[in-house]
Amino acid sequence: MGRKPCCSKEGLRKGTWTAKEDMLLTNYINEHGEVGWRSLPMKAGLLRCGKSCRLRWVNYLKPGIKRGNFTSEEEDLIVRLYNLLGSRWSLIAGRIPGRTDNEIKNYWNTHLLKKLKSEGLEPKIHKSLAKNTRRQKEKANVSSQINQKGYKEKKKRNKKGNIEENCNNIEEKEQVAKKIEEQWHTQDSVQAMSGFSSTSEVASEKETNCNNVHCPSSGQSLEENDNEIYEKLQVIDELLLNDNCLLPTECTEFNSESQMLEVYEEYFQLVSENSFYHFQDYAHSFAEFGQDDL
DNA sequence: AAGTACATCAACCGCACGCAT
DNA sequence: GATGCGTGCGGTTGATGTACT
Repeated sequence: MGRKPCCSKEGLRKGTWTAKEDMLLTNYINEHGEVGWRSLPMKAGLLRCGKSCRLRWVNYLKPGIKRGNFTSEEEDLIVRLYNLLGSRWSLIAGRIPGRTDNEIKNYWNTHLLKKLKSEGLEPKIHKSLAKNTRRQKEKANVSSQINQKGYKEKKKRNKKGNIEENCNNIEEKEQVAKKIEEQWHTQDSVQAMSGFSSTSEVASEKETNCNNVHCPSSGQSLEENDNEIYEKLQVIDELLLNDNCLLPTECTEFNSESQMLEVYEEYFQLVSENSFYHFQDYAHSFAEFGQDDL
């Protein structure tokens, strides 16, 4: 039995959104939150498909979305991440604050690809489609250690906000990254990851934000929160930015490409779920790094 | 000014997955 | 385990803008 369409297409508007539609959607979500996309259009008084509403919100209306040109740091990061992960735009977007998968995808296809080719830098060709990759992963039995039940249990726990298990996994992966941990990266790399442009800016941002930051899910202050996980993430970040590990074939830290991708998928999932803290932690680390360095 | 080609990017579409039943 | 629903993802399309003739 095939899937029903996500919504009846009769009488629904398509194409570019008007300012009035944007306002209706924004007002509704501000009041009720991002819940029930299917029923949202009717409740908000919009003649749009729920998927269309979600896309509009996620890509353009949601607060914190950065518009405008990509910086060279962002470009560099996108290229690195593409080399690692291929067209997993949502994962890549999760690593670049304020940018959406759609925007990055468009930018890649219209600008970066041409730019790289003109510079004689052919990007690594990845097997297209994440869904195929997932199938390949299944075939390769990458997650053979995790049976279906265990996997579901793990997901449930994660959803409840319990990141302890992930943390332990990262800890295991940390052993893999340990060898190159000492190769601390240049300030440029850290800046690219943190989104700040100078040490003083980072320090200032740290001062402004870190003192009174609260966890959206638990309400814990940053000080109370477990910073350990972010230190671990940082180690993986180091690995991520290690030029020697840009291409799985050149990276000796993993036994196989699938193993490497598994580590990164888990990592990105974790980062996406906790991106705000990670961002702050990076600022924190960078400030300390700058101080130690002086 | 008009016509055409090309570039850009917002939005759509189909599929797969997680979850509830 | 089977089924259906809601959601998110990645590939693609097409409307619009811009450059060129």
